[in-house]
Amino acid sequence: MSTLKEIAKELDVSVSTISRVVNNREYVHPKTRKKVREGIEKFNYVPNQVARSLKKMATKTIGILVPDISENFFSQIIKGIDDILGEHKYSIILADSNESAKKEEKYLKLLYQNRIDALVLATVASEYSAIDLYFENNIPVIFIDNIPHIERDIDCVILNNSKASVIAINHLIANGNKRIAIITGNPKETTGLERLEGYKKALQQNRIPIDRDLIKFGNYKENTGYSCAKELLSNIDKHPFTALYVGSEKMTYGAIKAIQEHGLKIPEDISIVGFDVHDKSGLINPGITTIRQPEKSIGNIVADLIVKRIYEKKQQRKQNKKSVLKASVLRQRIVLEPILEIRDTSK
Amino acid sequence: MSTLKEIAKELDVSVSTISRVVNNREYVHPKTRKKVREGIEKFNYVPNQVARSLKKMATKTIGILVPDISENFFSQIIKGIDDILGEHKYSIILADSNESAKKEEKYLKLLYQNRIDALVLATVASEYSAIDLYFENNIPVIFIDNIPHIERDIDCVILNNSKASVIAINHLIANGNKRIAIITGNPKETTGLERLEGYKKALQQNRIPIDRDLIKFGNYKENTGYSCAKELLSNIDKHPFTALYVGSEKMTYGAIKAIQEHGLKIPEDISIVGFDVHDKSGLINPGITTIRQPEKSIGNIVADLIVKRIYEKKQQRKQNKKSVLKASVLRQRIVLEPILEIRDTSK
DNA sequence: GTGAAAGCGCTAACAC
DNA sequence: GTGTTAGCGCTTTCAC
Repeated sequence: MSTLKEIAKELDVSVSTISRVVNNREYVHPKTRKKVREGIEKFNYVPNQVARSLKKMATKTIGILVPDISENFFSQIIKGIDDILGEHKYSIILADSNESAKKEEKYLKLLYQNRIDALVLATVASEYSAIDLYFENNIPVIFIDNIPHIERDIDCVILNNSKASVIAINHLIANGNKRIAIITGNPKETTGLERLEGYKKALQQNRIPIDRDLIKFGNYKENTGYSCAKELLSNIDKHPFTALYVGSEKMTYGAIKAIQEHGLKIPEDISIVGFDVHDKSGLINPGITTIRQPEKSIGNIVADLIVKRIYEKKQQRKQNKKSVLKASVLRQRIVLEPILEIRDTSK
Repeated sequence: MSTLKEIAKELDVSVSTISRVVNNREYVHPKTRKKVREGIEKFNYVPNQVARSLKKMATKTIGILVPDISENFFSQIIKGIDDILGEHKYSIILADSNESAKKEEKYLKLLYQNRIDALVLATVASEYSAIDLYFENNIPVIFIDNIPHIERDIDCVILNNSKASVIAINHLIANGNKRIAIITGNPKETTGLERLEGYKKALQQNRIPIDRDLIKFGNYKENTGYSCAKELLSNIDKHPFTALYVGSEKMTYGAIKAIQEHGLKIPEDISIVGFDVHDKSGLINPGITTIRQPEKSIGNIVADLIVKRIYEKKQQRKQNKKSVLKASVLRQRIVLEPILEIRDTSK
């Protein structure tokens, strides 16, 4: 394991000269530069990022904390982030909260301890404390998917959830459906709430009365999609419906199973529009009509925003040194457009 | 942002005392300990891992480098690793090589620069150079999935790929199939080669002649599964087969599509056994019989092995200080048992 | 039981 | 164009 000091001694130059070469700084004689380059090659020198980080008060590392990396939605976003940040030589520290607010809290602290330069967070918590560490210490946080209920300006890159529902419901209405049920997420989370609001809005715009008995709340997992659909089906005589809009991938699968078990045909008896359904196999039959999010774009946009925020912070530090007033930073709420993928389950 | 020094000044004790409290060392007066604890709380002190890492020459960080985190196989392994290493307060630096040897090389260097304590690698490369950095500097590397062709003792946690094939083929034979085709991966990679060898072995044990025209090589992606199956089908008159064994999830999907397009029924005309097929939806019909790997266990075992290797290294360092001979470390090759999940595509 | 101080590997300000 | 050195925040040895 070689260090600057060792190489300096070996080549009979100072550490600062080598540092200059390594970091491509000017003011190094071409001859010296060449000699140093060869030395670095020879001794297989790789700079120690830990030492650099300590000195520069920046780690070239960002944290990503999501509820479940095995969900396609999140893994695609991570790939989108990695694509761009990898180019900038940033590393990603990944943490999986496993849908647990407690674990989220734990990882928030661990990531802070690692002094990440920025955090990307898909939160599952409803109360917040560890996140304050980031705000207090001016570490950029970008929220994705779900945004927290805190009175504070935040950066986020999210879907226009309300519009997603409007598109889904209008599609169903255009195909002749008038009685449309919904299974959405917890309305305490922004995703669940906004998707419900879009549903109501679309119905109202089409002068279709809202039937409270056609609205069910699940927790994004398959079993609640199944049980909510069961409930709807058990009341189908009193509260009939010909279409069902489901607010997550797993709940969609659960709902489809419930409908099939109930002996109804999709889409002949019930049309379905799902959310975030990724059929990697392309073999699910009938193909599921679904709202999709542009995950790769989300990731890319998040990464660009991170780069921007970190750059601003650097500028700010320089300014502070010259004791100029701190520029106030405008947080951004970036809202992306949903995509409707029409397949066989809607007519 | 508070540091030991600042808190020390504030509480009128020395930095070493605070360090002792933070790290739960002995020899601190209970009264002092209490005072310091309160100060830490009050100032929201969180130790700086970067400084710690520099001092301790260990970062409490491990690298995971895989070809594609959006593949269920890898994301489940990562979760399995995280489950255990999170408990040990290790953080995971994740990198996605996107199936590119060049990117793998780049990330190998970036991870080394971060001075990770250990590396988990699912390699896609056939030539190696950056990995030597790890061996030369005695950084534990655990290989998963695919193992490299290097003459060196390595740690790895892999599937018994040959046995997986034997199980798959025996299952097909037991169901009356005698003419069995295979689409496997690149035989230059251990996974592709071993799966092929198991196939041949099972046929020989059952006294079924090997027909070279029933053996095709893909690259794990869907389109090669499709095209290999097409080739097999175009020769089905001269080289008939009633069953097909496919060596990856995506190739399985491709092959099924080719067979369906050809107008043949699964399993009536052709039985299928796939590999690593994860049907999260549970809606693929007919359900695909497949070989599965115990991903969570792989992750857990990898994590345990990492903890062990890092511990040994620490011991070794202590020993070296007392100038005792370095104990040679035995590398481990841990081979796990495949699982056969029987569904509808095989009979 | 507590404090002072060296030093981990690097960058950057300053001196020459 | 190059070298010297302070110091980033921490742990740990040694002295008291």
